Amino acid sequence: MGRRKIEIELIEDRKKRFRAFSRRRKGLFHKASELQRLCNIQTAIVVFSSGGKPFASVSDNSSVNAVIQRYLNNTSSGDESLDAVGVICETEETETVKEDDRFWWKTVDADKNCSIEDLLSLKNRLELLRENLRRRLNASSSTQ
Amino acid sequence: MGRRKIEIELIEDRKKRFRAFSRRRKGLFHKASELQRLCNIQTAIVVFSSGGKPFASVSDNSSVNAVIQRYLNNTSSGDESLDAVGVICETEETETVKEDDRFWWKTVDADKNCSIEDLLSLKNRLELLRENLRRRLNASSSTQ
DNA sequence: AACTATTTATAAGA
DNA sequence: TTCTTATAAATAGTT
Repeated sequence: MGRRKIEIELIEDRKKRFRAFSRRRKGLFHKASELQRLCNIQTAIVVFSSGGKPFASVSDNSSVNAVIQRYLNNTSSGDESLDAVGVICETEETETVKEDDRFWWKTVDADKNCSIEDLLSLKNRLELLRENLRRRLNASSSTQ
Repeated sequence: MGRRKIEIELIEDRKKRFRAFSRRRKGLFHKASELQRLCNIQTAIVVFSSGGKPFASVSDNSSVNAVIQRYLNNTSSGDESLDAVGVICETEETETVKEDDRFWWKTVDADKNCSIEDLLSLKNRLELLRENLRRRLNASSSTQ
């Protein structure tokens, strides 16, 4: 019957909700990757399952380290291209996040044997973002 | 003439690029807010302009403090609803991020007189996310 | 900012 | 889960 309109409210049915979450997260990542390419920005997304299992889709069109370096080089002040980090935490049970060749997101799963370096880079990014926030917050506080 | 398909590649024209960024970021936020509502998750987005001007759209359907508390209550392990923080950094010149009544995003502008508390909450979220990442990373490292 | 022709995303069903 | 498809939603170019 094709697509139907749904109300934007909690999907009570667990299966439907999980399916919508999976689809829409994928769509969200896709939109972010497009935005990234169109406007020359970089993004990263992390997903924590409520089961405590971390997943991260790190956008990276070169290498994670290169992105980290670029990020490090841009933390003192917004000057050229700034990097982006996005985090989403889901409420459903653990699920598997797989690679999607359509994008250049890089999947990170700390419980598997593939992504310590990537998670480290993500941690670094978050720390740098926190520092940016702190600095800007302090600057703002001092002027109020 | 209506919509045309465009290639997903850097938009060279600055005006077009900035327009696309504005539109698509809005669309991205909207998608995130829908995902949030549909699946009972919380999100926050921050935008740094390359001019060094911080903007943050903090999703919040109750109050920022309530979100902080909820987040604090959920940091020991993923159990119920986890919060989400997303950050996007743009490469364009400073622009204004305005409220959009369609969503429950709360606009934060550290250079204006409205958002120290919100920025603080965002900082706290990022710190907590960092801690989550660190903990999960350590747990993962010890098993490899 | 608003319009609209299209493209893209996606809810159900298979 | 992956594919299909009808339909809703997003959006590029225009005004």
